[in-house]
Amino acid sequence: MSNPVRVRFAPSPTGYLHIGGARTALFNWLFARHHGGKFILRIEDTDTARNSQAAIDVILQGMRWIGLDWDEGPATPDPKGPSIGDRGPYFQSQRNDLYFRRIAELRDRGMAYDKDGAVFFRMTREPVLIPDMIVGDVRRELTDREQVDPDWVIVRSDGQPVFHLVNVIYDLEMGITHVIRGEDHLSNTAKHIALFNAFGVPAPRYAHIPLILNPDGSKMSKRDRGAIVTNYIDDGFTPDAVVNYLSLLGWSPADGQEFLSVAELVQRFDLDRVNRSPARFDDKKLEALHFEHTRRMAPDHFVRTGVHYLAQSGVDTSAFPAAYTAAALETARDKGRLFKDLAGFVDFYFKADDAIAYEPEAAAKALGTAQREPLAKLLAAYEAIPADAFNAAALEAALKATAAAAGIKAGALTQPARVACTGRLVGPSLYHLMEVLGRDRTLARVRRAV
RNA sequence: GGCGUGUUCGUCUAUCGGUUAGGACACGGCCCUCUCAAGGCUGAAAGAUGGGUUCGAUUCCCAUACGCGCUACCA
Repeated sequence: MSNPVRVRFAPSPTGYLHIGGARTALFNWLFARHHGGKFILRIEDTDTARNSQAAIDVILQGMRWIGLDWDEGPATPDPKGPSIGDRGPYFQSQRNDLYFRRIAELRDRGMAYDKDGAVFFRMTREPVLIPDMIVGDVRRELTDREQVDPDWVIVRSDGQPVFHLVNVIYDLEMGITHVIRGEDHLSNTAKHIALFNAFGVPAPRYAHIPLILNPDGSKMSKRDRGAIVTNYIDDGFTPDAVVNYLSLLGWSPADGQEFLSVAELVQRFDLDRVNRSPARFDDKKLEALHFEHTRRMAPDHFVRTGVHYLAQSGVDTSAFPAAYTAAALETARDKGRLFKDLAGFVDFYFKADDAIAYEPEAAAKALGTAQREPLAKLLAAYEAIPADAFNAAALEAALKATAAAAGIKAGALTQPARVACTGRLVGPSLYHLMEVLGRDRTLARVRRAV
């Protein structure tokens, strides 16, 4: 690349951040970071009727959550507020002066004209060649309508400049070198190139990336839960996994490695390995990557995230020592659950001993009259273990010895003990969970269940 | 309808004309096992169709089929 790379992501604030948009943003960001260029965030709030402040907040939050920081762009969600970078404001609605200067220029040179109260661009009547870094050279012939009249509106009769015009002018003013966007813009690129030609400046390099489809191959719309980035936050996916998964949709590294950190992605990503066919979204694979990323997450990061999601689920951990909370969460780490499901897995750690509610099915299965005698024996065995030796290994040994002495299987003791301590049939490793709970609380819970 | 674009296991993908067509997720079986998972071993699973070009096509070309996008005074 001769010039320093300058790319942008230009979402329109329509109420949510689309997962496809997030991937487009990611590819732009990775490209910029890989080449040491600049990544610019620009809010395309051209259609004033459809914009809202809340929608802008959602986009900025989504971008931050997924970890895509911008070198230039809004510093706050306020269109009239401060920005990062010297080519602001980074809200397209704020630069009407710019557009009308360009429109006047076009009109003066006879390349635009007024009709029916709108301004029309005098479009080329020739096929347009679109050089694309991913799709290759695309020669766009005129459609049947364009054969009749190729000119198109650049300023609506209500005085609003349209997207195509604004987009091109802003790319031009900001010195954008590469336009990386969804393939849905490929056909329209002819209009954009014609506009750049009209302004007498070279068009940026284009790279149209394939679209992301639903699992059934249909287009993702806002009705599809998977289409909205906020849902991934609420579900408790870790952002690194989302980034990793998104990167694999339409791109693959030369070495075939699929589990990749953000740093590894930056190092390997480039446009020459982006493919040309649309990809279907597979949340099972996303979940698998989520599991891989969480299991390798630094302990403090894992615990901090877990505590955050527990609070969202109404589980208050603040009354417990940090080391206890950390140990408790660690027992659930290798279960591969999403963070939103964590509460249902570890909430018993943060309840009073007499507040453990037995799930009906669990109680029926593991705390019936038949289990009372064995559980009492286990209780006696555990009472014999001193507090400083109340660890997983000792608990396991004691349980197995009790089972053997009673002539029953270990499972006949573990399940009642598990329900006594947690209220559920499913949970972290029993021995480790009891160790974390400690002698007093474990005994209190088992005693209560006998 | 017109214009554009795409098509390898169920899904995401690798393959720069010659491979037993590889990997990952998901799925099946076995092992391990205190539940759920995880882990180990293992199995099944693909070049849309039809023509060319070539000594040889998944790979290059054409056609057909099907998918997707665009075709707005939406972005």
